[in-house]
Amino acid sequence: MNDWDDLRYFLAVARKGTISGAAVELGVNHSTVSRRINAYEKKHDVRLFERLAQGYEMTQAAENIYRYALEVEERTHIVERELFGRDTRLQGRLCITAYHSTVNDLVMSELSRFCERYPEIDLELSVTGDLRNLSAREADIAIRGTPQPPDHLVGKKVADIEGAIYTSDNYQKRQLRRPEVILWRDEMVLPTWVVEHFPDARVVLRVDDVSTMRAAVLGGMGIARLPCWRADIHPGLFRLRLDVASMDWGLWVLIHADLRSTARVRVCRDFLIETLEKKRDLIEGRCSTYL
Amino acid sequence: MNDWDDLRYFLAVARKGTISGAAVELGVNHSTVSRRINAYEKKHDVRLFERLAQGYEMTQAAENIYRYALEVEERTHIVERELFGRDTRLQGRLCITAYHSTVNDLVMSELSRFCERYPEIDLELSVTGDLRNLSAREADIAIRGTPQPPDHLVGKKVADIEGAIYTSDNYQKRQLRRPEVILWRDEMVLPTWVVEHFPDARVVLRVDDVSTMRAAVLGGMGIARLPCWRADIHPGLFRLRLDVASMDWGLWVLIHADLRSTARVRVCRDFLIETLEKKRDLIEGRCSTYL
DNA sequence: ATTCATCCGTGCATTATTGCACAGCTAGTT
DNA sequence: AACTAGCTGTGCAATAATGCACGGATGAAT
Repeated sequence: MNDWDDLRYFLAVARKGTISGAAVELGVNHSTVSRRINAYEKKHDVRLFERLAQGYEMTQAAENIYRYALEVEERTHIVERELFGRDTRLQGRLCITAYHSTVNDLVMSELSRFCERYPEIDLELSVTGDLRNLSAREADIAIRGTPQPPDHLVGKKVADIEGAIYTSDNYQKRQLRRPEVILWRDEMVLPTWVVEHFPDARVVLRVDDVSTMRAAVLGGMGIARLPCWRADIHPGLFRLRLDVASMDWGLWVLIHADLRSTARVRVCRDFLIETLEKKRDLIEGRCSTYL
Repeated sequence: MNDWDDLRYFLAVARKGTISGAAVELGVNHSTVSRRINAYEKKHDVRLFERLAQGYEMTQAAENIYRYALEVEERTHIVERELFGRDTRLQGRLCITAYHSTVNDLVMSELSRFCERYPEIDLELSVTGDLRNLSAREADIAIRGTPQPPDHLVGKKVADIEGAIYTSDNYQKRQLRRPEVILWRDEMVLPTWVVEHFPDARVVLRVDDVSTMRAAVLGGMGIARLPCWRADIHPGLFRLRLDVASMDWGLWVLIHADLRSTARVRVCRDFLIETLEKKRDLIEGRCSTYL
């Protein structure tokens, strides 16, 4: 008993021109599509498609109903979006993805308040650096540093990420005649801040993780440019009073465009925005300790 | 895999307010409806109906999609009508319903030409007096005498049915001093034509079938008002030159509104109209033999 | 309090649908 | 002519959907 779905199968074949193509679009076996179209035609005693070697071609009868099938599809899409985005219950799984440091240092202490407030939300944290798992709906909310998020993610920039040059007690103790710097692995050419402020610097280390970079500075191996909030929350790191060009990066709280009406996603997003906005001074470098 | 049909089940429950009512409308078991709604809600993780003792009540989410579901239904109805009415093949079963005399005396001799012209149409004749079998799609075409056909049947009035008063040789031979008339069983009060033309008449017989009435006149039992075509095709019946009020009845060729695009129904209807229009003079009483 | 009508939910058997695997056809390429 | 890719159709087994029958819940009537 599949009356309206018959039309869905019809539309797929009409659109794709082949049984095989329609099967791919519908996510079923091609034999299923073949049988459904044949049954539909038999039920109405009408020929919808001419069977050609290259596939199926619409008859006049098929062309007459095609636009109505498209209109049906349009409305079922609206229905799907309404249903999908309107889970009003504050319960169920919810996954936040962010760098571990963002999780650990910026929001973890507040997440317990969130869990107390919404005990039926099963919170998950996914520590990763990319946005693919948000796009693929493997996570619901992402906290990211980025100049500009992709279009299919929506959200709010809660702060500008400020960066500065940091040193440590351990480095100062070394009283080096020639400054030693720590760079990113992909910085093969000396970055501007080194050229401008330490033209005779020696590149002592290249790393690919900001916490590694911070640890290296803390250990006295060299000086480095760090995000202020990553540095300022750690005793023993001191900001040097040197001008550095702005990073143009923002800290964003992002969700997938389709989920913005889901209640638990919304309350969690709002909670994270509130939490992070309270730390705006830290993130924007106004809490630095200077040497 | 019933995506669009999920919506169909939703709409039925939303409209009817109960699982049982929706089941009747959909033509399935109530348990099927119950499962389909539950599966639909689970698939979208949304509550569409509050379960009450008296039935199912739409939630806000359900109300949000209800109008889209109605729009889908409207379009699927259009599609159904397009498909159902567009059977372009001149083959298959086709049933004509009419009074036996209409069949036998007016069209039977021509039907053989129809069958020769369309050998793949399986013609059936259903002799009955009412229109219910046409409404119920038990017949495809009806030939009927009626003042006005019901709205769901469409067709053409091929002739006005004229009636007149008839006598016979056998009756004239009786040379009665007092005229004897034959009436319909439900004519308890003398009809106008008797009051006006035979005020001293004796009601000799009441019948409920026009062929019985004609046979009684032929046999000399009395005079009666007969449809002209029923009388004029029979030797031995003579029309009296007496004014009689018009019957206001037409002879109609009728089909169900939904079928008017089906090719074989159309060609048969056209054939019957052509056949009956050729006998318009007979039906409208212009072929009478007068005493 | 009891009875009745109506409604919904579910275990199990039945039926329908679907996928898999295979074969055949056609058009294009070599 | 032979081969290949892409397509469709179908027998059979597996899976999903449905109907039947039953039981429980609720509200109305008595």
